[in-house]
Amino acid sequence: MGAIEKGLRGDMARPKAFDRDLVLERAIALFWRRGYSATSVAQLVAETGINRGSLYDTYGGKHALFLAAIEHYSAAQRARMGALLEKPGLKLAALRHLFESIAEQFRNGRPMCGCLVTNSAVELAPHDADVRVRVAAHLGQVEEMLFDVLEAAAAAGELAPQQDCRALAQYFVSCLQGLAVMSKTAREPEALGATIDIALGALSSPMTPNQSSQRGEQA
Amino acid sequence: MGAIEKGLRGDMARPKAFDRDLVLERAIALFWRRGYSATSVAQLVAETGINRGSLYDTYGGKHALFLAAIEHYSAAQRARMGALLEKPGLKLAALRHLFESIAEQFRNGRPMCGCLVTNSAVELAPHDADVRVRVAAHLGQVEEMLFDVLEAAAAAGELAPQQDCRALAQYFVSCLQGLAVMSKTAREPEALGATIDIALGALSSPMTPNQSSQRGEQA
DNA sequence: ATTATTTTGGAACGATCGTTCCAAAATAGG
DNA sequence: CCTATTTTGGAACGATCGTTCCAAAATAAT
Repeated sequence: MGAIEKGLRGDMARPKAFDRDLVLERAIALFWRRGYSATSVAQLVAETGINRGSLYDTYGGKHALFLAAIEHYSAAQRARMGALLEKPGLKLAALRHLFESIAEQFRNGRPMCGCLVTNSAVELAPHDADVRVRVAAHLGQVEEMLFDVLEAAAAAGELAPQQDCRALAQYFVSCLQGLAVMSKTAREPEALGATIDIALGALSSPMTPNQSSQRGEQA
Repeated sequence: MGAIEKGLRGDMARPKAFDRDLVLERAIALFWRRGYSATSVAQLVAETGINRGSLYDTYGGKHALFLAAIEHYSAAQRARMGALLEKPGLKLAALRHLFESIAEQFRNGRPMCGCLVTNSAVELAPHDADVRVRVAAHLGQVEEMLFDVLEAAAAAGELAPQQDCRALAQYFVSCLQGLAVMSKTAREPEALGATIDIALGALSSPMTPNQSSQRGEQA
C-alpha cells in the first residue's frame, strides 16, 4: 500500500542507496546461519550494508525483518518444490527427484545451516506465535503439495491402492524435517542419500503386518 | 575433583540451600522450552531458586550450565532408550515400543518443546563447537544402539538378510529428529502415530526397485 | 536556484545481557 | 562460645541489546 502511494506520487527525493531484495537476501543468509536470537541488529547492519535507520524505516525492526525473511525463503522453497513436482513423467520419479534435490541443497549449500523454516520452528515455536503460524502454514502447504502428487500417482496406478496418501504426505514432511536436522549434525552428509532411499521405500512397501496399534510381543 | 576434596575435608561451613540436581532439572526445563539464547541468567535464577552467585560458583556460568543440562538430559534419554531396547522378546517389537514411547513423550510432555538435543543442534550447531560435539556424540551413540538391535534382529531372522543395518540405523535417527521437529509444529500430535507406522515399514520393506541412484523417468 | 521530500549516518536511549565482587549470614569443628 | 570456612543475597560492572531520533546530505520538481 505504501509502495503504491510512493510510486504514484511524483515527489521522489533522495533515492535509496540499497536494494530491498538484496538486503533481504543477506538478512536471510544471516538468520539462516545464526538463528534469530543470536543475530544482532548490529550484525545485520554490518552484513547487509543497510543503515540502522533505513532498516527500521524499511522493514520495521528485527522481528519484522525476520518474518519477512521467513516468508521470502519459504515462498521460494515452495516454488522450487512445485516446479520439481509438476514435471511430466512418473509422479513417483518426480517425488524422488524432489528429495534428491533437497539433499543436494543440504550437502552443497551453507554448511550446517539446514533449512531456515525448520530452524525457526525449533528455535521459536514455543514462544513466538508470529513465527509459529507462518511455519505451520508453510509446512501445511508442503504437505498439501506432497498429498496432491501422491494422489496423482495413485490415480495413475503408480501406488498400491490401499496406501493412505494423507498419512504418507505427513510422513514425508516429517522425513524432510529429519533430513534438515541431520544435515546440521551428520559427520558425512553424503550418507543422507541412503536415508532417502529407505524413506522413499514407503512408496513400494506393502505396509504388511503390525498395522496401527498392533503389537507382537513376547518371544 | 572439587567434590572429592570438599567431601574429605572436615571443614564444612554453611550448608548449601539448594539441591544441585533439582536446580539442574529446572534449568533443563527452561532451556528445553526457550532454547539457549532466549533464556537469560535472570530467568534461570528466578525459576531454579538458586542464587546468582551460587549459580556461577556451582556450574561456572550460563554456557557451562547449558552443557551440563545437555549431558544430563541426553544421558537420561539414552538410558531410557537402552532400557526399552534390552527388554526380552522380539527385537523389532522392542524397536516399535521405543518409537511409540518417544511419540508418547512428545504428545504428553511439555507442549511444543520437542527434544532438547535436537533443539540444541538446530539452534547452536553452526557456531558453538562445544554443543556440536556433544550433540554429535549423543546421536552417534543413539545410532549405535539402534544398529545393535537391528543386527540382533537380523541374527534372529526377524529381518530380511539383505537389509543394511547401518543405513537403517541412520535412517531411524533421522526419523527421530523429524518427529521431534513435527511435535513442535504439528496441529494434532496424535498424527505422529501414523508417521511412525510408515517409518517402521522400512523394516518389512523388500527395498524393491529404484535402488540407489536409479531412475525411471518419462511416461 | 530554491524548495520540498526522503534517505543517510550515527549519536544517544533505557533496558537487559552475562559476569564479578563482597559484606553479611550461617554452620561445623575446636 | 569462638573461629574458620562456606554460602548467600544483591549491588555493581562494562558490554551489548533493540530502538529512537535528528541534523546533514541528496535528489526531484518547481
